[in-house]
Amino acid sequence: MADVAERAGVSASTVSRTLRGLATVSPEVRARVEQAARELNFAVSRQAASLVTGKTGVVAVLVPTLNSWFIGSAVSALGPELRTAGMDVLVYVTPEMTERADFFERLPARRNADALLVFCFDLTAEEKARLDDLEMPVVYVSQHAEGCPSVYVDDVAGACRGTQHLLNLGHRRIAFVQSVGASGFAFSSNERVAGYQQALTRAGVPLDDDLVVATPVDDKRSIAEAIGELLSLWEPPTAIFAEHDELASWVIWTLRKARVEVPERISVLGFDDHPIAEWSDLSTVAQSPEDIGRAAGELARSLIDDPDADPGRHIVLPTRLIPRASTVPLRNGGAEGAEGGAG
Amino acid sequence: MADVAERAGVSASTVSRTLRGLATVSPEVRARVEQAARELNFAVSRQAASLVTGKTGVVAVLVPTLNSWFIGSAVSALGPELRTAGMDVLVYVTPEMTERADFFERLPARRNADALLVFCFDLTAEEKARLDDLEMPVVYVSQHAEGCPSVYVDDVAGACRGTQHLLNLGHRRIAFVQSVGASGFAFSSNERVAGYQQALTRAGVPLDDDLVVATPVDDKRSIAEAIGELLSLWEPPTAIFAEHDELASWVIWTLRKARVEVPERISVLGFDDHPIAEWSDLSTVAQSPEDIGRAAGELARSLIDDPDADPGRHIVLPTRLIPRASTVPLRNGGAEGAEGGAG
DNA sequence: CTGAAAGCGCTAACAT
DNA sequence: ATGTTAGCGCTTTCAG
Repeated sequence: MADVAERAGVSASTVSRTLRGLATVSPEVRARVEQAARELNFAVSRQAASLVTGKTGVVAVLVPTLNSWFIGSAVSALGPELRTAGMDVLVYVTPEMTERADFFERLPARRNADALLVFCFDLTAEEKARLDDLEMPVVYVSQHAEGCPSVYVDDVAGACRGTQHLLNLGHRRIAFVQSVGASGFAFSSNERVAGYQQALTRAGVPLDDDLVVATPVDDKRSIAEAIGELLSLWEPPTAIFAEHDELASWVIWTLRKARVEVPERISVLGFDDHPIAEWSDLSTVAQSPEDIGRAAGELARSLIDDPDADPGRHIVLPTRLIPRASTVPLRNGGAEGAEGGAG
Repeated sequence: MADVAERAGVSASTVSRTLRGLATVSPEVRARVEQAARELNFAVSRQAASLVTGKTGVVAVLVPTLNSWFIGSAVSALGPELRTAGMDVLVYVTPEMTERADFFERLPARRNADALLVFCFDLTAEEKARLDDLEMPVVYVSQHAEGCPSVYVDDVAGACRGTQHLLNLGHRRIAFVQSVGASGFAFSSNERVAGYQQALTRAGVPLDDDLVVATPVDDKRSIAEAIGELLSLWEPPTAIFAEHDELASWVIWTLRKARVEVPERISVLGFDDHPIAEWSDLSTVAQSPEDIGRAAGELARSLIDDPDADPGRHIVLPTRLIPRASTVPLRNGGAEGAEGGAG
């Protein structure tokens, strides 16, 4: 910076003021400084700046992976959102338990970021406690955290809406396939079941525990078994609501493999509006990870700028039903109908 | 840090030495210091440390988006790889041209990272020049850059291998569907066409420009038109090699919609081994973005640690053919065959 | 093996 | 509107 100052014939303070866009610099000097900075290929050292300002200009993001439609989209939207505020995004990818433990052990974000965004983690109580001690805003994304700022979609309302869609199509035997194991989404998972049950109850359809099955997403065998449970019920379902689109796609795949026509014999509804939903022509309850990412970024910024802001602020985003080809009206009042019956 | 020093009854220097794991600290003192640090929830400020060491402990990553199977996977693998070396990952997401321009205008990575990884960008000459002036290692991922360290798969060999697979199945009229517009992958795109042509030439199959069509991935209409061109040729193809799996999936979707059976009438081969390939039972030429990410991380580290290392080092990763259900032997020597013919 | 002192590059008062 | 000065929190000589 001294070099720039010398070249522009001013003091370091003036260079600093210019480069930070403070108004108290004469246009003529500003021009000289900017020119000199450009010529010297100069960029301010955040490290040094943050040392004195106390602000790092960095928002840390803790994620299990980036290789996920939801997280990838959300973080992608977060970047530009924060960039406009001059902030950078630091990602801590902790796919393994050991890496995650290491993160909490060393808390590297502690003084190296102005805020932390925690994505999709089912945290232990101890981990949660450490985050509470972090002395910086922590925003929870896609999960609740009592008394902590968080951003998530209204899973209950979304699942409720999806279920209502199936009810409106005449279905009464509606199954719910829940995913297990893929840690990090347990919160949404439970909420979605709750929404499903809520819609049924509201419609006066009795709940039937046999209609709710759970399976890991990445195990075709388990998915087949879960579907098998449903197909072997005395009154099998005429519609299946899957916790998310990827699972829904495998459900369809499994059903079709078993020569159960979708949607003629069984309607299938997903949740997320994952790209695969469009590809599979899957009806779904859409959420927007981009909106979530942006909202999380905004929330983080507002908490950084105004530490006195309500720390318990929750941002709940809406969902939208997207009807496609995988959900159709119930025909013949049962599971035996194929093509041909009039609506 | 002064607090920790006081609590442990030592000087700041000793705390620093302890926390950096230098061997020159007596075990007894080390224990005291570590205890004090833990109790005070202390974490070293990278900002302050880097000010004096000149190392930021940060690797910057420039990506168009994270919402991409390839980039998401690669960056996800990169994180843990660098974490073991105590480095953090800073992502610059520049989906829009304006954001990208802003990045190059301000070069925020300049003194705020020890290395820069550039993912999947078709850079202009001017942008390339600015990166050359950056005075830090710049690693190009999934693209060549003359004289610069880069990591990519052998697209030519992969496409060659894929084409050979189709040739081995008896196909001679093999089309190639190239994607256009989705900036950032132009390099691979051209390489793959080259590999396709190379395999054909080697097998003595004459090249036919009519068999190479291009379309944007995200425009079904254009895809349909591209397929239409192929289906209306005097000698239509019996196999289609798509530049990547997502495109291949849409090709299949388009063909099936037009009642052209895949693979009975036309075999389809993809490239990448994107998750959708497994879902679509698509034969494909696999690459591993995780391996690419890890290799890029290693390369970046070696360049940081040893600035005199060969700056023109290229790491070229292999591909593997994964045969699935979308490619079958040619039957009846032409395009009219459906089920039934003996091999 | 440990402590004292100097200074990394920058910003924030204060002074002009 | 611009220059001067004093640290920010750490690491690194250099002494002991």
